[in-house]
Amino acid sequence: MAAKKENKAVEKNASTEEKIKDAAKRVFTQKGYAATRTRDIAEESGYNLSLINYYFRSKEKLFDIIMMEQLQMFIHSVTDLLDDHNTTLQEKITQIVAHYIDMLKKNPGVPFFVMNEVNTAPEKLVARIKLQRNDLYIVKQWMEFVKSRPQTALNPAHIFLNLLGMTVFPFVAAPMISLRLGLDQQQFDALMDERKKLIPMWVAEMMN
Amino acid sequence: MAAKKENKAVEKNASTEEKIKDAAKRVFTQKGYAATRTRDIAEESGYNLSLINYYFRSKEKLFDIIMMEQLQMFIHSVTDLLDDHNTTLQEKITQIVAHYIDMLKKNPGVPFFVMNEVNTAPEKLVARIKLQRNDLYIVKQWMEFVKSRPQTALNPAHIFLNLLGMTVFPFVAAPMISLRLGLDQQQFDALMDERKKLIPMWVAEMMN
DNA sequence: TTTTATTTTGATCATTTGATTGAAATCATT
DNA sequence: AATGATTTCAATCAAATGATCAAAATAAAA
Repeated sequence: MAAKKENKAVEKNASTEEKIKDAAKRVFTQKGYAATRTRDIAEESGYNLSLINYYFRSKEKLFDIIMMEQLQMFIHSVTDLLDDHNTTLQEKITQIVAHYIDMLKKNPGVPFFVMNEVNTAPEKLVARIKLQRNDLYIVKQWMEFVKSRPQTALNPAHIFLNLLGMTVFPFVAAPMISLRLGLDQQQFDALMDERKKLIPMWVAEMMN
Repeated sequence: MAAKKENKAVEKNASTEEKIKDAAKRVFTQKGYAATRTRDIAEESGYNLSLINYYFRSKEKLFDIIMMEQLQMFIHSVTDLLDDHNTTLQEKITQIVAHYIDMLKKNPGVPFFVMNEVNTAPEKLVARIKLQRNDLYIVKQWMEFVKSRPQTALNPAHIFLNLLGMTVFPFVAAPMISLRLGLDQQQFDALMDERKKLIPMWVAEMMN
């Protein structure tokens, strides 16, 4: 009976359920799982506390759903770029950086959110991440690139870490960075936009 | 009376107080403030729950102390490097990277810990960070460097972000990274050691 | 040893928090 | 309008949690 209700709710009245989910996303990403109170979500959504359990059974289930959706969206969109047969390696790097920066400008809380859970409950993510495809076109391109220049024996892990580090880290550390450099939101975003061009350039240099 | 007790405790019996603090550091850095239960700390320390309040008055006070110490250590050690009058700009960069990587290998939980609080309670950090000196010798060196090559008009913020991003991010994302790249602890540390040489090299290239 | 101060503990309190429940309100169907 | 299903809410529960307190254990001082 509960399951029946739940299913129907998902189909028929997506509105309030979606509102709760959105509210939860905001609160979770801002405060993390542990610091979030179901009452915070209720208040943020404008609905009664009971409704979050009515629609999602528990705080944890609600969280899992949001987490999964975020991750799904994240991975899926990037996977498309990485598997594109019509772009070069360099173009892919450029696109990834731009894609990440645009995404992070809209959802600056995401990296912290993900990292938080990676730290506190790694098991959950482990399973999901392992599911990722390992035959993306970029892998083939990378291997060809390495073969074409055997003199540079750089571990691709370094490039991977640098790309992500230079792109994602500024957002992770944004509050401290902005403070230290004396930047407001707009200036920070502008700086990140500059990096869309710069990071691919730097990475290219590293690969030479 | 409470204050008297407290003070004496600090001086006379540093042992159990220190043990509790160490236990708290472990638990806090691993689970974050919100997810940490005072009972976890008690158990981890091997002492009774009441003792954590006896010595530190409250969970929050205990946390603040630990946080402040971590940050103090972090900032102080780096400040010394940055203010050294006997090293070049390049040497400073090399030292900073090595210093950070060594420190992070020992305390991989620190960045997450700091970031967690930056996200949830920025006000607390704001005050402390503002206290940092702004007249370090490296600032002078940097300005001279910029003046010596006016053609490269690169915002130093980018270098700063890259340096930290490439150095710190791998540790922040370590669980995911290790998983994705299929590395165990030792391999990860070895990779980070490689980066001690590589990152200064890459940064130097960027500055050219 | 006796007395006093300090440290440690077990029991307990008050609040917070996730979850449930039964009734009210709203909506859909006839 | 009447009936039944669905959605929403106020009230409440049970467990968890930070904190307190008085008593016991231990150490220090006399």
